[in-house]
Amino acid sequence: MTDPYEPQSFEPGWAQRWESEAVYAVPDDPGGKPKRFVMEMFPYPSGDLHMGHVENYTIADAMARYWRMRGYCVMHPMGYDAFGLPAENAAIKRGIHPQDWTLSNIAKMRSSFLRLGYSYDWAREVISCLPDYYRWNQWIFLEMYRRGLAYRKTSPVNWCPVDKTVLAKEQISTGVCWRCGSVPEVRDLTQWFLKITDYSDRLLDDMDQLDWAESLLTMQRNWIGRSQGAEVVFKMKPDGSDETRDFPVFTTRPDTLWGATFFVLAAEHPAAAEMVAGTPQEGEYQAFVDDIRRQSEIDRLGAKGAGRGMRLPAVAINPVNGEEIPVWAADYVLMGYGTGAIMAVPAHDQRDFSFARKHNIPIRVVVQPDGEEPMDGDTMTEAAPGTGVLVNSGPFTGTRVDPQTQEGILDVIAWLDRQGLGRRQVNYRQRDWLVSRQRYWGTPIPIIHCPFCGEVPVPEEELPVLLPPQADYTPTDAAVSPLANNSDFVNVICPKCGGEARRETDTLDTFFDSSWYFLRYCDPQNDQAAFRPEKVAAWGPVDNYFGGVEHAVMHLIYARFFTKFFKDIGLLEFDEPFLKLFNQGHVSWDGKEMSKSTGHVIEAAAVIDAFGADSARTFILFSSPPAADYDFPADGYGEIGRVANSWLSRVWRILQDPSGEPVPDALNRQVHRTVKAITADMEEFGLNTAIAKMMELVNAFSKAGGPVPREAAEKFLRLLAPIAPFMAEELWHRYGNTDSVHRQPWPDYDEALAAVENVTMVVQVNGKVRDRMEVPAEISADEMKELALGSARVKEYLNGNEPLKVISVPPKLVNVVVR
RNA sequence: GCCGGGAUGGCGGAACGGCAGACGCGAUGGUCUCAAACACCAUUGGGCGAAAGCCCGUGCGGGUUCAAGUCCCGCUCCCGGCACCA
Repeated sequence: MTDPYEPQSFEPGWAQRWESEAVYAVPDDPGGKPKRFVMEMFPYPSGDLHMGHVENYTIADAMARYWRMRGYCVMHPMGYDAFGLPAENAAIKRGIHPQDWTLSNIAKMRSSFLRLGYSYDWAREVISCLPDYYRWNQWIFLEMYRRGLAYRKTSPVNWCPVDKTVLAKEQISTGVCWRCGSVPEVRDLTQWFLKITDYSDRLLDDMDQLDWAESLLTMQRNWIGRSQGAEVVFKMKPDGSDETRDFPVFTTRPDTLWGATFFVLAAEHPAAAEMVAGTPQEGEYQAFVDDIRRQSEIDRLGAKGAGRGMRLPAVAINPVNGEEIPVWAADYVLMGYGTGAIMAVPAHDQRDFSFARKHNIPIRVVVQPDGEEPMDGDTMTEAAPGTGVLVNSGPFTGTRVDPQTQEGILDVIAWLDRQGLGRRQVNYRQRDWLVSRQRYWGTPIPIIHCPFCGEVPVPEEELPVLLPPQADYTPTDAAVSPLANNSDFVNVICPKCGGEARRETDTLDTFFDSSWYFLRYCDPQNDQAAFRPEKVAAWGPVDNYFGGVEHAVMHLIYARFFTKFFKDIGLLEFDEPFLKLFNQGHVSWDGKEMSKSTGHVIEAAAVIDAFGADSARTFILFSSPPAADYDFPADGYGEIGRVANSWLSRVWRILQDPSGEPVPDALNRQVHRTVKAITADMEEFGLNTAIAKMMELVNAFSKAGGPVPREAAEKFLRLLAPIAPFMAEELWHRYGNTDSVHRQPWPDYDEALAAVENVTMVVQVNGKVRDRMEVPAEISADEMKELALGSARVKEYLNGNEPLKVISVPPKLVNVVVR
C-alpha cells in the first residue's frame, strides 16, 4: 500500500528541522575542506517572494547543494538590500514608515525562503537598512573621503516644483512627476561623488581574472570606454573681439584635423552661456538649453533628439592650418565626456555628418578610402570613418591611416606634440559615481558642514549617524532632502571648532550598500569593524555569484571598485570579488515584468500552497534552461505547477517501497549512465536537462516493473536531493536511514558500466540519411566505411560508380559523397 | 541612438559543425472503470504515398563546408542595460 504524495504533510517539518539544527551553518574558517562561497544577488524586499526570485534562488540552491555533496564546505548566505526608493514611495502613498514596511516585507520573504528549503546559513543574514550594517557604510565613506576618493561637485537633478522634491528617473518615467503630474525642472545641486575613475584602468585590466560571460565583460569594457587619442588645443574667438581663449578638445582621430569644418560645445557648456550673455541670442539660447536639459541622455542622443543645434557668435581656430570655423552648441556633445567640446569632422564621423547635413555645414574629405572613387563631401551619403589615405592634410597628405591599428595616427600625434599643438591622451567614458541622494530612506552621509572649518568628517566614535526614526519623510517647502526638515538631526556642533554647524542631509545611493555586503557575510555580527580581514581571507572571494544580467554594469563595477579599494587599504588580499558569475534568465508573466507595485506578480507562496515547495522548485528549473528568460503563460502557474507535481507524485509512487533485490544488470548500467550524464550537466549548470535525465531513469524504473532495488533508489534520491530536497529527505528517512540525505556524498559511477556497447551508425549519402546500422561503440573509421559502402541503400545511390569521398566520424556517422 | 543577448513543433524546450525536435506538456486513439478521475499503453513537425519511401522544415536573405539550428556577411522582430528602480 502506498501513501499518496502530500508534500504539505512533510515539507514544513523538514524545513523547521533543517533550520533548528542549523544543517547548513558553516564555521568562520572552512578548515581542511575545500571552501566554496556561493551566493545570489540579495533581493530588494519589495513584498513577498515571487517566481522571478524563485528562479534565481533555486538555481543557486541546487548548485550549492550539489557542491556540498561533492565535498565542498559551502557557505551560502542570504540578506536584504533594504534601503531604497520603493519603501519611501509606499510610505508616502500609504502612511507606513519605510522601516516598518521594509522589515515586514523581509519577514515575509524570509518565511518563503524557509518554506522553499533554501540551504542558507541563517546566522549570517545581513539587512542593509539596520544601523549595525549601515554604520560601516559610513565608516567606508569616511575612509574614502580621507583618501580623497569622495568629493563634492555640482550636478543637475530633476526637481518637482509642486511637491518640492528631487525626482528619480523612475518617478518621471512618463515625463511628468509621478505624484502630481507636473513637469519637472532641472536644478543644479552640490552632491557627493566617488572617484571611481581612479580605478578605471584596473577595472579594465583585471577583467582577465574573471570567469564571466564574454558578453558581460564586453559590456563592462564599453561602459568604462577607454579610448586612445589626443588632446588638441583650438583657440576660440568671440565675434567682434580679438581676444582668444584656449579650448582643448579630445579626439580619437587627430589625423582628420584638416577636415574639421565646425566646432561644437556641449549645449549646456558655461562658455556657450557666456558668449551669448547680453546679446540678442540670449533668450533663444536659454530656451534651447532648457529643452535639452529636460531630456535624459538617452533621448538627447537617441532617435528623439540628436541633431538640435544653435550657431554661437564665435569662431574657433584650427591649430593645424589657422582656419576659422563656426562654433555651435549641440545636444549630441556632452558636458561630462572629454572636455565638453569637440572638433567636428563630418566627412569621417557619422554624428558630425548628420549634424552638418541638417545645418548645411560644409563637408570636407580628408581620408580617401582604399579602392574607391575619390569622395566628394557634397554628394556623400554617410561618413567614411574607416581606413584610407590622407588627402588635403598639409604635411600628412599621402599618409596611410588606420583607426584599428593606429597606423599613421600616432605619427600625427607625435607631430602635434612637437608643434606644441596637442598631446597624446587617454579618455574614459566612465564618470565618477554620484552617490548623493536627497532621500530619507538611505545611509546618512557622515559629514558635518561648518561655516568655519568647512567639510568635517563625523568622528569615528560617533558613528553611526542614525537615521532619525521619527523623521518626516514627506517633502516640504525649501527642503532638498526630507532630513533637512529635522532640526534635531541637522543642527550639530562642529567636532573641530565646537561652533554651530549643519549635518549633511543627503543619503547614500543604495548601490553603496550592495558593493560590499558579500564581505559582511563573512563576519556579520562584528561591532568593531566592517569585517575582520582574517575572516574574509578564509572565505573570500566569492566563488560563484548568481544574478541577473541587468546588473552587468553598475552593481558589478561598483562592487569590483570597492574590492580594489579595500585591497588598497590593506583589508583584503584579493583584487576581484566574484570569480565566477552566472547570469540567470529573466522571468516575466504574459510578456510583462513582474511587479509588486502593480500587482502583476506570481507569488511564490501561492505556488507552494497549491503544489508544495519541491514542485515549485522542480518546475521552475525544468521549464527553461537556467540562463534563458522564461515567460509564464497568461493563465499563470496552474498548468505548469501541476505538471511538476504529477511527476514528483510518480517518483513518490515508484520509489516509495524499494526492494532488497540486487539491481539487474541492464538497469544498473542505466543508473551508472544517468549518474555520469547528470554529473556532467550539473558541472555546466544544466539543471533542466539533469531533470530530463532523471525523468528518463524513472521511466526505466517504471518499465522494469515491480519495486525498485534499494541501491538504485538511493542513488536516485541523491541525484534528486539538490532539486527536490524535501522529497529526497523524506523518502531517504522512510528507507530507514537516520542521517540527512543532504549530508551524503554525490553518487559516483563506474566508467565501464556507464559506457554504451552499441550505437546506431547513421549512413548518409550527400548529407542525407539513407540508412542506419547497429555497430559496436569502438568501431574504427575504416570498418564504418566498409559497412556503409556495403549498404544496399548506398549502392542504389552509387549506381555502380566510385564515391567521390567518404567521411567517417566514428562511431556515429558516415557520409558518402557521390557524383 | 549606442552596448549586450535572443528567435527551433500547438506550448516549455533538447541537440561536441554530424540522425533536428531528447525530456515534458497538450492533442488523438486505446486499456482499466457502471462512469469519471488517476494510472498505464500507443501515435503525434508539415506535405505526398497503399507501402517501401520521397520532398520540405530551426525568424528573413545570402555565403562557407562532404555536412549548418550551430560558423561568416546583411536584415527583421523581441528582451536587458545606458549612470536617481534595484
